[in-house]
Amino acid sequence: MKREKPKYKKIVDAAVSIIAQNGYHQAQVSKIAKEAGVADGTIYLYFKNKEDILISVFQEKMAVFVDYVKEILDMDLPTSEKLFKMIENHFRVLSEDHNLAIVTQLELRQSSKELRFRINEVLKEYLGLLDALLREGIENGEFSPDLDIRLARQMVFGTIDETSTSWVMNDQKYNLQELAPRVHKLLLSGMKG
Amino acid sequence: MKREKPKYKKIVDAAVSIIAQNGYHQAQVSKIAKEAGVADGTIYLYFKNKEDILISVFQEKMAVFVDYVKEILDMDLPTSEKLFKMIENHFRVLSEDHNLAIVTQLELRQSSKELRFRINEVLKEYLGLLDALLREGIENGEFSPDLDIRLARQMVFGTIDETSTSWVMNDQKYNLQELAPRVHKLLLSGMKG
Amino acid sequence: MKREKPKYKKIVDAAVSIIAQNGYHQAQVSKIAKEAGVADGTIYLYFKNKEDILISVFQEKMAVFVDYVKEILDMDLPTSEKLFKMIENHFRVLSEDHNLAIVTQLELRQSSKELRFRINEVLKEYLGLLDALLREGIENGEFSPDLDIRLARQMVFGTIDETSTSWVMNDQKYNLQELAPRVHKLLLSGMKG
Amino acid sequence: MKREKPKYKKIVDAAVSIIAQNGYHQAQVSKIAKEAGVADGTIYLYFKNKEDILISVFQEKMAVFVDYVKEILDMDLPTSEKLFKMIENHFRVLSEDHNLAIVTQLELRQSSKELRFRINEVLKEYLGLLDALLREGIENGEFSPDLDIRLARQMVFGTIDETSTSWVMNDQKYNLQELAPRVHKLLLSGMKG
DNA sequence: TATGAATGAGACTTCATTCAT
DNA sequence: CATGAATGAAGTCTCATTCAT
Repeated sequence: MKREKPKYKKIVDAAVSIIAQNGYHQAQVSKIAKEAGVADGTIYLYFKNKEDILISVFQEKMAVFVDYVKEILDMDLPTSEKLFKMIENHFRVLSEDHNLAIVTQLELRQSSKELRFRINEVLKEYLGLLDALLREGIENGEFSPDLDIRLARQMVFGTIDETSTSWVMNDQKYNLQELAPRVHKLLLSGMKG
Repeated sequence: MKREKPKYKKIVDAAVSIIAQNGYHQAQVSKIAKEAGVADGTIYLYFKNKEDILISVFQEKMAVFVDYVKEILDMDLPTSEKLFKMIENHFRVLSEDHNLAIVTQLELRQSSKELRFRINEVLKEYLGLLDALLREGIENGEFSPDLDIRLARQMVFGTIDETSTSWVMNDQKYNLQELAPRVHKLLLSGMKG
Repeated sequence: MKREKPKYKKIVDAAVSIIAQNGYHQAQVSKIAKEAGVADGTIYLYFKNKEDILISVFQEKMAVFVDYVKEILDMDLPTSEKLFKMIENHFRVLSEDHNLAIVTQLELRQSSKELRFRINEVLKEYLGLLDALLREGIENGEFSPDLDIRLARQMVFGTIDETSTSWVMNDQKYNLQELAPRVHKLLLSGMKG
Repeated sequence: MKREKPKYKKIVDAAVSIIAQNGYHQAQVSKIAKEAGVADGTIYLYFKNKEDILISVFQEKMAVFVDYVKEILDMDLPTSEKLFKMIENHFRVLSEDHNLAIVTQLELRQSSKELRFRINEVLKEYLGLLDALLREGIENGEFSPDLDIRLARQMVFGTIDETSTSWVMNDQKYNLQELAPRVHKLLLSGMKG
C-alpha cells in the first residue's frame, strides 16, 4: 500500500506546508519535492500528477474528520450531543493545524473545476455521515419530523464551512473551537432561539 | 464615468458569458475581447488588468442583489418576512441567469486568494445589509435577544451559499426558488423545528 | 495566407538551418526562434506546435521538387528524357542546399512515426507525379508494356533516395548531380545493361 | 561470450517485441526489462546503455540476412539466380517476422543520427556481400561490364528497402514475397524491359 | 549476479500585457 | 480611441541510468 510508505506521507505533508505558505498557484512541484527532501521525479513514483497530490492531500486530511465522525456516530449519546461533538471536532482539527485550515478553506478552492469535482467525491463521505446523523435525530424525535435532510445538511455544512472560512480570512485571530456551542445552538433552535 | 460607456458593459457581459461557457481557467482575455467585439488591447483602455475585469463582473452583478436587499430593508414588513424576501431574491436572481450562477458559485471561486479577498470586499456590503436586518430582528424581538450577529450572518449566508452551490453542481436541475420557504423556516426555527 | 508572411518563411528557414546544424533532437524551439530573430511565442502565431514547423519545412521544400516535376511533365520531350530531368532535378536541389539535404535525408527521418505518416502525405504528391510519368512511358512505348507501376515507382524513388542518403552520409564529398546520367541509364536498362 | 547468455537473448527479443508494439519512442528501458522478465538494472549488466540494446537488435537480426546471403554466394548457381534468392530471402525473412519488419523498416529509422551511423556499420557487411555478388556478375558477364558497383548496389538495396517499407506502411496486407520475381526482373532489365 | 527505488536535467507551450500604427 | 501582432517568462513531467542492498 503506497499510502503507508514514508515518502508518500512526507510528500503530502510537504504539499500542505508549501501550499499554506506560498498559495496554491505558487506551490510548484519542485518546491514540494525540496520541502519533502526528495527529487522532483520521486514525486511521480507516488503520484500520477500534480493534481493527484492535491487530491491526496484532501483525502488524507479529510480522513481525520471522517474517522472521528464515524466514532461519534457509534457513541451512546443523544443525537444532538453527537452533532455538537461533530461541530467541535471540525473546528478543533482546523484549529490544531493552521496550515491545513488555510489549505482546505482557501487554497484548494481555487483548483480547477475538475479537481473540485474530485474533491467533492471525497466530501460526499463526510456529508453522507452527516445525513445519517440527521436521519437518526429525526427517528428518535430530537429533530423535527418534517426536516428536509438535504436542506438541513446544506445548512449545517454551509454554516460550519462559512464560519471556518471567515475565521481563516480573519487570520485565525479568535478561538474557533469556542464557537462550537453557539453554532450548535443556532443550528438546533434557529434564529428565533 | 467609465462604467456607463457601452464597451465597458459589453466587456463585463462578455466575461460572464465566456467564463460560464469555458470555465475560469479557459477564459482568456482574447476570448473575452472577441466575444465583446473589441480588440484585445481595447480591454486595457477600460480595465487595469484581467483581475480588474473579474472584480468588475462581481461588482456589477452583486449590485443587483444589493440594490434589491436595500429596497427590502426599507419595506414596511416584519423582519422575518424581509429575510424571506432576501433569500427568495437571492435564489431568484441565480435562477434567472444560469451563466451568472455558474460564474459566482463555481468559477470565480477558483480565482487567486488575492482576487478572492477583493471579491470579499464587494461581498461585505451585502453582508453588512444582512447584519442590519439581523439587528433589526433582534431589536423588534423577532429574533432571539442573545443572537450572535456574526454567527447568525455566517449561518444565513453559509446556508444560502451552500444551497446555491449544490444546486449549480447538480446542473440546476431542480427548482431553487421553491426552496426559499423551507430554507427560511429552517434558519428561523432550526432543526428542532 | 500565412505562408506569405515574411516571418513564416523566416521561421521555416531557421528551422532547416538549426536542424541541419544541431540535429533533430537538439533543435529546440527556442533555438529556432532565436535564429529566426523572433520571440519563442511568435512561433506559435504561425505554427500549431513544433511538429507543425517540421511538417511545414517538408511541405515548403518538397514543393520545390513537385513544382519542377510538374513543369517537366508538361514539356514536349520523350518520357525517358523527362525521367532524366526529374532525377537530375532531385539531385540538383539537394546539391544546392546542403542543409536541406541533411534535413530531408537524415534528420527528418527520426521524427515520430506519426509525423512521418504526415510527411508521407506530402510525398504522395511527388510519387503521384512519378506514377503519371511512368504511365506515359508505358503508353508511348518507351517503357515495357508489362511494367508494374507500383514496383517501378518504388525502384525509381528507392534508388534516388538511397543514392542521396549515401551521398549525405559520405559528407556530400562527391558530386551527386553528376551521377544522374548513370542512375538514369541503370533504371532504364537494368543491371544487364 | 555474453551473447550466448540466456538473458542477453531474452532482452534483445523483448526489445524487438516492445518496439514493434509500442513504437520506438514508447519503448522505455523499464518496459523492455519487464517484458524480458528482469529488473531494470539487470539490463545494464548486459548492455552499456539503451543505444547498445538497439544496435544489438539490429546486429542479431541482420545476422539472419547475412548468414543466408553467405550461403547463397557459395552456391553453384548463375549470379542472376543468386540475386533472385537474395531478394526472395530478404522479403521472406521480413514476411515471416512481422515485428521484425516493423522494427527495421519503420521504428529503428527514427533513432538518432548517431545510432543510425552505428546501424549502418552493421549494414555494411550485408552491402559488402551484395557488392561481391555484383562483382561476380560483372566478371562472369551476366551483368553489364561497365556497371557502377556503388550505384548498382544503391539501386538494389534502395529498391528492396523501399518495397519493404511500402509493404509495412500498407499494413503488410499483400504478399511481399511474391513480388520477388518482378523486382528481380526489374532490377536486371530496367524499365525498358 | 540481480534488484528496483531514486535521481534530476531539460523543453514545449500559454497567455496577459504592450505599443507602434 | 482602437487595434492586434509580438513578446517572453515560467513550470510539469519523463525516463535513462545509478547504486546500496
